Amino acid sequence: MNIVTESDPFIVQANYFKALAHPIRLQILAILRQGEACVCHLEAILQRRQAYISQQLMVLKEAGLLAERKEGLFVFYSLTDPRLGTILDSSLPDVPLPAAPMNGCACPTCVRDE
Amino acid sequence: MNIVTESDPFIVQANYFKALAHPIRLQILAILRQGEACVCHLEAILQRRQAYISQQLMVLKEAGLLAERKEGLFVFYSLTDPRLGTILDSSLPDVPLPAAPMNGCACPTCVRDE
DNA sequence: GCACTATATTCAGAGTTATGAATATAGTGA
DNA sequence: TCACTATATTCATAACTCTGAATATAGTGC
Repeated sequence: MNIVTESDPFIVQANYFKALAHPIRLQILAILRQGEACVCHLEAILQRRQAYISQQLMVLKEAGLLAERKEGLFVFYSLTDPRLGTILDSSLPDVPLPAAPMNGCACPTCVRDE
Repeated sequence: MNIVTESDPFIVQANYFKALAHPIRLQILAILRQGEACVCHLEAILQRRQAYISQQLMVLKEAGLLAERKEGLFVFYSLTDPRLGTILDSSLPDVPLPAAPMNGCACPTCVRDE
């Protein structure tokens, strides 16, 4: 994505939307709206390789959308900006987003919930 | 931009943000938030060639963001979705967008205002 | 019909981004 | 220290997008 620090607010704003302009990243954000999640959790839900998930998380993090919290081997990601929810809701006029199917994973978050 | 009709809501949503992920298109939208404008008006403000403005307008139109109204040779564009204002405001945390400089043009809108 | 104007479309090259494979890093427990 | 696990980064290439030049379309008035 290569988002360079820019002073033109239109470029800043465009970069923000670039980060949002990807189905997988939107799915990640939809999951994180329900609470923080570790990479392996996202991996299990989205059925993608870990490296791919990690790449997309980096894009979101560089855009300033994510905060991370380390706990041992795990890194939990969460949303930083409460206004993102408004943006995501307003951008999908009618169709509600499907609930993310949880296929089970071994991360502390999921084990705790079982 | 090649936005294909999709049933996956995440792809639909990503395409929506793709349309917004461009500085010139954001400038066009910022201008149109103040009211409808013809192509030549946008051309004068943004100091770009007409073909380029027209291309970007097509992208926004295909994304469903713009309505058009023909009046003789002129085509006036306006925003369709009132929620777009919310999205644009929420996506730029602190910096206010600069007012578009109006350098004068000969379109009916501008001539009328003088 | 013609000339003129406002807008739209096509096309090609440069530049950017997405994707997956491979590899690297870093934390944990023994 | 080593082996293991969770996550991050690098790299190459295919795919896509941007941009500008040229050209096309369509409305107006004569």
